[in-house]
Amino acid sequence: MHDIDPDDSLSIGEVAARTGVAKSALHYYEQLGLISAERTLGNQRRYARHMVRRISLIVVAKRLGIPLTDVEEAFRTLPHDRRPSTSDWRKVSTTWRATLEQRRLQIERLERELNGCIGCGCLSMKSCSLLNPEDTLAEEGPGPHRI
Amino acid sequence: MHDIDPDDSLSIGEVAARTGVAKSALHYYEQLGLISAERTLGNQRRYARHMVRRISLIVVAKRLGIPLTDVEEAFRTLPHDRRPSTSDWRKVSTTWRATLEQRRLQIERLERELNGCIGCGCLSMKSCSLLNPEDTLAEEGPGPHRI
DNA sequence: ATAAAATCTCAACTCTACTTGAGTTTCAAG
DNA sequence: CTTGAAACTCAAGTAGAGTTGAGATTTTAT
Repeated sequence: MHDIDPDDSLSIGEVAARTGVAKSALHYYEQLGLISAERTLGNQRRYARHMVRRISLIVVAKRLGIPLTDVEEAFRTLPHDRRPSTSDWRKVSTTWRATLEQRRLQIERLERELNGCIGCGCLSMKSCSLLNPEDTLAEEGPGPHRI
Repeated sequence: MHDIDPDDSLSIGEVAARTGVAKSALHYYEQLGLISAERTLGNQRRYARHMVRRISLIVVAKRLGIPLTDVEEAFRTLPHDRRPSTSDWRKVSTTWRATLEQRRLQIERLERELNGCIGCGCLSMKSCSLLNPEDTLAEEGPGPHRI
């Protein structure tokens, strides 16, 4: 066990202030294994600076409606104990970019549908895939299914 | 009170099958006032066909992470008792399109940030607004704040 | 006419993502 | 060295979005 360098570690309050994430949420993320911190002799958390990056990505994920379990999975390759290397982060970012693109394409498709359907005022039960769910089938999961 | 035309109304099971939404969820949406149905003499729900459109939009909203309270607000102008007119729907779709565009722009911004930051491998603490939360301040709400 | 399938209501439970509070301990400044 | 601010743990509570189950009733098909 070595000492915790006060110049290179942040208290939970500092992290909360810098990231805009509540202390209670940081406790929660730690419970889920998304982040971690060293402890002082008096048991208080001291965060390595690179943890701020993880937290920022968690915030980003939240904005996109990505569940924390997915974030946990993306973070799995990142080391908890040392500062992640460039290639560590690159692995994460690759997954992330794919997720983002999927999300964006999905929205763009919906925008097109909305413009062609309700937007035009036709409300055609024949051509509208948005209002005619039978036309927009997904194999499984939520959403319309063939009957 | 008039009879319910069996040719123009759907049982909850039929609606569930056509929309892919569970019966229990339909009950729930009804509780929230998002949808409604007439009742048979024996108290079973019979949905007018146009309710399927509402439900489809609820599904769309869910895919985008839009909370049901927002959907309720968008639906406020729609009549529950009669088939909505073209202009009724157009009002809803205008709101919807704006929401969609906002969502898409937000994602596009994040994609750019991700490409410029983690993607390039620089991980610069100076230029990266994604990993350097202090640079991307929002006045209030979740997200980074000046300290 | 009767049995099977579908619905009904209502309450309770689940899961995610946190927040709040109580009671205690540690840290930092004067 | 003392004291107020900041942290700690652990349990319980909240909100959104449903799901599940029990027991009763209705509808549909034979």
